[in-house]
Amino acid sequence: MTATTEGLTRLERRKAETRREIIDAAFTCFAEQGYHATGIADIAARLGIGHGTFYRYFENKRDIVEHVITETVERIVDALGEENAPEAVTTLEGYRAQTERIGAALARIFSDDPRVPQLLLSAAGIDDAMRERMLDLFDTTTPLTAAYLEHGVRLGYLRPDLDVEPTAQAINGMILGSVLAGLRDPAPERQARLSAAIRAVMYDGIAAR
Amino acid sequence: MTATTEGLTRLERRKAETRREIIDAAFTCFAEQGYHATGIADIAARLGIGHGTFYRYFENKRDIVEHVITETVERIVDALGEENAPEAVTTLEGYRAQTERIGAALARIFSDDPRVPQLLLSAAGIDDAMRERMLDLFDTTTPLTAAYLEHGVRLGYLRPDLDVEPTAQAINGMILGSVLAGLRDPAPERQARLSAAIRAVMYDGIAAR
Amino acid sequence: MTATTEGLTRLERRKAETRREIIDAAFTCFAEQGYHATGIADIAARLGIGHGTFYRYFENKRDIVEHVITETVERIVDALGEENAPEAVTTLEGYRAQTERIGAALARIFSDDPRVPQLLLSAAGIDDAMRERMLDLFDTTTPLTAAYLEHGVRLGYLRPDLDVEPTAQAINGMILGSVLAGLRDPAPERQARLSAAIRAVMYDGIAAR
Amino acid sequence: MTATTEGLTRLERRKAETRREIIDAAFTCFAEQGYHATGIADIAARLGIGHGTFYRYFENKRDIVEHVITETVERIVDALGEENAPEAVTTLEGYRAQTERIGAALARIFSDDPRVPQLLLSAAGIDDAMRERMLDLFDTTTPLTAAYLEHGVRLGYLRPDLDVEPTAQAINGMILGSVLAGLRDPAPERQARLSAAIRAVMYDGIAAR
DNA sequence: TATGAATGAGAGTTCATTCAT
DNA sequence: AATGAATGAACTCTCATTCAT
Repeated sequence: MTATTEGLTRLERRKAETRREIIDAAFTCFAEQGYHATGIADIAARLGIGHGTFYRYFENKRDIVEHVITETVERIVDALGEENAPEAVTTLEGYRAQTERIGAALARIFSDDPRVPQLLLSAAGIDDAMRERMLDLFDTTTPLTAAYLEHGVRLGYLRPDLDVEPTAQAINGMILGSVLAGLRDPAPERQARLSAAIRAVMYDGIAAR
Repeated sequence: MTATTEGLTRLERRKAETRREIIDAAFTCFAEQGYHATGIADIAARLGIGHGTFYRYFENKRDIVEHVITETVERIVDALGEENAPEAVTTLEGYRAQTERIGAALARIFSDDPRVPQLLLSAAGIDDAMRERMLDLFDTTTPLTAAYLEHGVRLGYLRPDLDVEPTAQAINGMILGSVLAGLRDPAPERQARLSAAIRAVMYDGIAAR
Repeated sequence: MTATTEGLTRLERRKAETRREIIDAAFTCFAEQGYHATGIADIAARLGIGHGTFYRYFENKRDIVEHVITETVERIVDALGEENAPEAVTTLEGYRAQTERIGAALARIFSDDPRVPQLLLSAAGIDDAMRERMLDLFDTTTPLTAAYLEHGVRLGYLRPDLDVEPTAQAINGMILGSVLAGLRDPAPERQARLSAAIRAVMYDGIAAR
Repeated sequence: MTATTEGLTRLERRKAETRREIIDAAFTCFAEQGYHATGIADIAARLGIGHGTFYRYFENKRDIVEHVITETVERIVDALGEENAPEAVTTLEGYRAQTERIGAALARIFSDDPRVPQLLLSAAGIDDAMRERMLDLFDTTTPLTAAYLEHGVRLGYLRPDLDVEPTAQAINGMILGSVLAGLRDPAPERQARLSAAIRAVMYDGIAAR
């Protein structure tokens, strides 16, 4: 982090800071009112800067939303990445714990700042390209989860007959569902129950033994 | 169906037909270009009617999208409703078959007409009210699935310790995920594998025995 | 009146009647909501006829308002004409009585049906041509009043030094003022006082003797 | 006047100036073509500005006409106010002179700029609210004139039996009539004759002595 | 003849973007 | 570098008028 601010003139630092603030303000506006209902003037007003200034930092409205989305996605991916180490897990117990940590990390991101899921939810309505990007994002998570499953199958603590990729998609679908559910009922206790249910389904299924 | 066209004058039938056509054209436009990128003129042009004519059938732009979404949702709910009879299922095998049928019905709706998932995906970006409606829609499916689970627990072919409601949400999340996945890769074979994976996770979980 | 309906086929009578009804409905609409706020559909709806039918009786919106105004003006002029006979008056007393009768006739027209002054008041805002017509109407009344004055001067019961035409305009201005005042406070007693005041000013002026 | 431009930046002065110009352009357009026939584009085109610019200065079309009317009325009231001092008059001769001055002031306003009476004449056709405002305006002048009469009666140079308020309305009616007459024939000589006739009627009436 | 479905010119209004200050 | 005044493309919506039924 410090690396990015080192070796910069004060002016450059100031510029970078304003850029930051604009992205943050835009993030809030887009999440709260949606992309189309947000005007450049709204973003500028929130910061107390002239709306002409906006265009010194970003090409146009599409440009800023691109940055906002990208940053948000990165924040999520980063958070997941911290817990992400398929190789480190060697037992079902370990995997279960890992899943729990990942779930907790996601819950933190989405529940702590409800603007995140709100933004992502409405992002698909911005335009065709963004709709595609949101689908990409969901797609991107498949190999991530698949890697875990693959590893588990190889080590023998997951079913040998798992159809890894589709299974990964199914699991990610449950996570997506929990994010949406969290938007309507963000109570942590509720989230915890949902998280537990997901893990129960994952490991043991719903069928009576 | 015939009931709705009986006892109508030719003019009334023509009007109803035009209404239908407008909804269909709007449906296509909204799905293809998104709500905000679609102008009333686009919808009218697609039908070869004057754009003033549009306003003889619908109040305004918001009105038409409301109708389009409502119809689409109804179509889905109807399709699910046909397969929907928790009481009729008495064994795990029966439930498994039922799930398969529901999955197939959904796949048909979403794969046959990719505009359906495209529309729903972008709908959340229309405005706050529609975002809420889309979340409601997802919420609405929870008790539907929960009813099945409840029934299964009562009859003993599902785990007695199931936390029914969150589990229903988790399962619906997998379905949602499969819909999204279908948008990127609508190949029926791919869909079938995903559907199978969902059922595998559902019934047996992923853990090795 | 009967003359106009004699010798007509039943169809022609029916047409004339519908024409009448349309003019009446338009009159009411224009007076109540103003010309621009009134749609052809409003007029047709008030009569319970299709708005296409309107165009079988009148060229266009401008045409109908023309007829409405013309009729209204005629009604006023007719009412005044009945009392109008400068030659019949030979004394100041007679003139005074005459003036009183004219005032009463005007009061009847404007107070009995407040739509009349309302219509005329807003008519000037219809377009340039109508503005001109309204001014014409006011102008038209000048020679009418002037004829009386002329007569009175000739017969010696009015001041010999009267500048007849401007004086006629001044008197008509008072009448106009009383019409406007009647719109705000249509109480008959109020109208009577105003009418009396006009006559008092007219005959004796306001200066103490 | 200078007070309003002092202490302003050059930009603020420029803005105020543009505002002024828009009001003036709108004033001309409304007077010449009428409110409904005038488009925002007409006003903007007359100034050579983009029609979007208009909306930086005024809320909407209704807003500008409100300002135009208000300003015009204020200009008239101000002009009258300068001559307005009932207390200062103590004799019939003084009153007569005063009336002459007021008449001259009005004539100046209405004849110098024929757009003024044209605007006011058509204003009543804008909508219900404006119709009411125009009637209010006429009403407002009654107590003004009445104050003079009252004063004159008290001091004895006006008839003791004057019914003050209705008489004031009658007099104002004559003034209104002269304004309308001036629209058709704005020749100053004509106006002067009318003005003289009004005063003649006012003070001495039309009856021969 | 009566109807009202269809039409499109045209209006008001918004707002992303530019650019002179 | 920051500003916000200016701009006009673009959009939604209205309604007088036409014309096929």
